[in-house]
Amino acid sequence: MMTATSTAAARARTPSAQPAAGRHEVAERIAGTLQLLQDHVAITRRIVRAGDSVYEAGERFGMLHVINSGFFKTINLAADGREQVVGLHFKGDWLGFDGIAAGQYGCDAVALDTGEVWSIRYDALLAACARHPQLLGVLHQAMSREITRDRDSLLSLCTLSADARVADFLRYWADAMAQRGLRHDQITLRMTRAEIGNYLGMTLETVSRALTRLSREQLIAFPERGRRDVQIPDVQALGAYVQRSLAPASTTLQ
Amino acid sequence: MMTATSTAAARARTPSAQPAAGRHEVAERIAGTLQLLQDHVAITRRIVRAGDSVYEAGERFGMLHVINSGFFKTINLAADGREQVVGLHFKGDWLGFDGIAAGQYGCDAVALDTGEVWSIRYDALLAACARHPQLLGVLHQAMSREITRDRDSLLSLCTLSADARVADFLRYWADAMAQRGLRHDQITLRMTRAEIGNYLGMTLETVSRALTRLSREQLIAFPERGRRDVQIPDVQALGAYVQRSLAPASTTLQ
DNA sequence: CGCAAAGTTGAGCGTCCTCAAGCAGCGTGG
DNA sequence: CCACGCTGCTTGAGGACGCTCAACTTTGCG
Repeated sequence: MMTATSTAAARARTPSAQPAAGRHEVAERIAGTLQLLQDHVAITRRIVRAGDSVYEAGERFGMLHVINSGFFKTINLAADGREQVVGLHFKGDWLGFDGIAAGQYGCDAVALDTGEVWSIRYDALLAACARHPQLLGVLHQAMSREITRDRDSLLSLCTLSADARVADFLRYWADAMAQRGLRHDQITLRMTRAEIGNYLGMTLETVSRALTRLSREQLIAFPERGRRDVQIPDVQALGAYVQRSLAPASTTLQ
Repeated sequence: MMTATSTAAARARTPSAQPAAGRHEVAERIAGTLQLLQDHVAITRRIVRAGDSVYEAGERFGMLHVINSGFFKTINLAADGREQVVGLHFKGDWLGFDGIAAGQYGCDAVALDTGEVWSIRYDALLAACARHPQLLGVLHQAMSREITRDRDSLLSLCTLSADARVADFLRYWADAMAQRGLRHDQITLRMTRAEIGNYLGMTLETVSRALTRLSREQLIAFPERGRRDVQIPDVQALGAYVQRSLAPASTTLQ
């Protein structure tokens, strides 16, 4: 199906969903980055609350931002008013790369709950990079990771059914938590169904139905009355569910 | 609709589809970049033919690549064999950013026809950037543009109907040609319907039907027998078509 | 010339969207 | 304190857009 070159699966790269590998590596990388910034660059710390924006589309670019804590979304705006959640961002992620080329930010970066961002003047950062090449490496890796993640989003969006996309979304969030040493057996979705749906390219009703189906299949559970908290007994089972939905019938064949 | 904050249209950033503005700027920027590379970095030139890959997923990262001529696609591979065209690339675009963070490329970069790529060792580039800060600026802008474009793809994918997506795809391609001073009233699609469909998140049949409908509406025409060449009498009309399909009925209301 | 690959078109169907109703949580004010 | 309204969430019924399957045509190449 699709434009498969038949050997695709055989030579596929290391899975982006590597189950538990590299948890500590990520946490350490983030700690190292934050330390590096603290030591060599002038930082402006800022506490944000849910709904606060770090920057907005059209604003003149001058700073990059690093998340020290909290959860953020980036929203792309089209000239005609369409808006699209294009990214979710956690501790250690950078915000604002989209502004470098255009000289102004291309999207809104909004806090999903209370958190702290470190803002760094781009020119000061470049100057610091000149003195500490390690810092430049960190910066480039962050941009590279951003590109990779955006493409993974495209892949999920185009190849997965609505239910699988929701499962993949939960898996992605839980993985991000696990990698950062945060609680990941139970996550609190800080987005409304409408926001999740927007991010995943579906309506809020479809999100709701998908969550209901996933909980019927015991892949997730809602411990509280308010269904914002999602319990994930087994993250790998979510990945398996995604795989299963790719091969509707022929799983055991061959 | 969606999660519109009602003022979205009012404060939307400058349109990503700025009609004809900045054509020469882009061509000049590209010429400047190529000159800069030529002057200060060791370059390996390579001629590629349709189907040749510049790099493949999983390959060890060590080089970045700049397109001197030709057309390229990047294909993302999932561990399970799903594959997805995640980007189209033209003269002046960079290839390989996705490899920086992981140490290995995360996708395939494949030539869509004959072209020339310049390959540059990443470490040598960084060394050159240290001597010529201007080069670093160019590099960052290219990465930033890549991020912006991926997000624009996400936006189109999530908010547009199949027909509008095809129209937007043609508009995007024509714009890219125009910006580079290439012929843009008639473009030659160097991809099969299946590839276009994969890129746009739809089947090849839907692509075919969309093209038929667009030609019925006189927005495009097929000058040759083989329907690979697409004539676009008025690029702006394609943009208008996309807008129209967003507001099914209420265009003149309010 | 003949075969394989690419493309077009049609019919039927399924997934997801639309529209609608009802419920739950929560802050406000009478 | 509870009615009230608001926002967010769930669930159902019906319909549409796009997918699947299939037949046929066209193009390109050995």
